[in-house]
Amino acid sequence: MKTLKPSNDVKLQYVNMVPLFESLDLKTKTFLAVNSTLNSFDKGDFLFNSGDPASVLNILIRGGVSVFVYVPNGDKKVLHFLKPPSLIGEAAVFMGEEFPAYAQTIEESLVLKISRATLLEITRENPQIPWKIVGFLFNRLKHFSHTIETHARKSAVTRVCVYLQSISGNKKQFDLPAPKKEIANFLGLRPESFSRAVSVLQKNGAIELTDSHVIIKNCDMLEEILEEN
Amino acid sequence: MKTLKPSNDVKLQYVNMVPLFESLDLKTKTFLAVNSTLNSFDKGDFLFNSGDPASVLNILIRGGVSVFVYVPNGDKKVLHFLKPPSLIGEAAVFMGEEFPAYAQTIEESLVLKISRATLLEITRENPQIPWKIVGFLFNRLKHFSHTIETHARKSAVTRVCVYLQSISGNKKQFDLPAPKKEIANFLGLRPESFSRAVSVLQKNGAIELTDSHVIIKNCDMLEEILEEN
DNA sequence: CGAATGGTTGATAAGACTCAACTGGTGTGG
DNA sequence: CCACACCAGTTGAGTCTTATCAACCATTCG
Repeated sequence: MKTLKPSNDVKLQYVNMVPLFESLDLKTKTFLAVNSTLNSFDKGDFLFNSGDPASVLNILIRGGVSVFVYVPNGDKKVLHFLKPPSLIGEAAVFMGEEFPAYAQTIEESLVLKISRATLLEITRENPQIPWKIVGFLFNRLKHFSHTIETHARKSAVTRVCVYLQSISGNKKQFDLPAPKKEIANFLGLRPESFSRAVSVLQKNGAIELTDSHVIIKNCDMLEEILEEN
Repeated sequence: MKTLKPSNDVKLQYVNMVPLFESLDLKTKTFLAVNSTLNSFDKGDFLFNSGDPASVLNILIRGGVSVFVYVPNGDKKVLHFLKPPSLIGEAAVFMGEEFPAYAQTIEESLVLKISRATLLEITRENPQIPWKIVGFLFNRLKHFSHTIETHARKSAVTRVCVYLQSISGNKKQFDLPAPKKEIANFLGLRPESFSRAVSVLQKNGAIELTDSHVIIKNCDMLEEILEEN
């Protein structure tokens, strides 16, 4: 982690990107900008560990982060991938508890940090903040329930289909948010099985995948697979 | 569903049981009691369907509820079981959105209903309410992440172990919160596989299970299984 | 250049699913 | 009151998918 020293204007620009802060007035946003620090992380750096006191809110400005836990036998289990602009561990920070998971960058990333104290200070005059948090958590909850739904799918091919659909945002082309290995983990598959599932979909002509770039070639075919398996 | 007509005192008693309301003063609690309705549900009744507008908060007072979704191929997937006292679909209600899942009783149940309008009214004078909601959602999030973790476990026996541990609350004896069929679904297993996993644990002498009653006979053995698989 | 890493492919084996039969308990209707 | 159907749960046998182990390729990085 490196701490950068950008002007407050630059930081204000980042603050403006964050949905949590969008309804705040300029004075408050400036206050946040002044009381924030900007850090850059190399790929593989940890933002925090499970069990750390959640005293600082991490806001992902650029890059990508993987959030995961370890199961008792030592295996890592990815819970989700975050892309900017994203709050990371916001519930733990606002509750003043410990982070319940690990956060690690999956690529070079830019992170804005704001202390819990600063957040509580602006919340005092902006009571809409907790409601916004409720909204984010509601979304995350829906996201998790979608993940559980995906895990309920039996076949590897189906899981990959569901996943591609969910991250496509109805676009025909997009990039995978993380290395295939990590995505396989997220989907509860071995890298080998993920690879094989992808190659089945490619041979079908449903998709095309080179490196991290995905092209949906036959949307209907994906839908069919979802309804059958 | 039957609407009961208890006195306001009785309803106040139920309001007093709900953690969300514990910090409120008597006047506010009475207001809630007066503006609530008490309903009884038979086993198998639906509290709400996925897609229903979340205009009323359901609070489980007695009984048990299963929350689930349907995956596109038609299969049902249980997300969690709720036991009293529990808010059901609270995030959707406070956000004024649609319920994102189905809620169905798994036994005869008693439910207190409070309208969104009433809740918003008391929130105006009790700004701690949204923070409490954040707290509940945080817990639910942790619960979901634990579920995802459980699904990551490969073997059926391990999943059952994790599950039994998590609902035991470190007690030696307890009852299953739902029919085995439903629990199997929650664990992402077929009823047959669940049954077999249980019988393995019984033959090991790790547990004893008759009908719905579980006795943990060898706690260390469960721990071992968790660390190995 | 050599090592390490991410990804693919092949062969095998283990585990869960499927289908089927059977039990015991519950509830219904004649 | 009994015969019957029905449902949850268990057990058995066979199949099928995925994990596993291993080899291999391509790329990156020191």
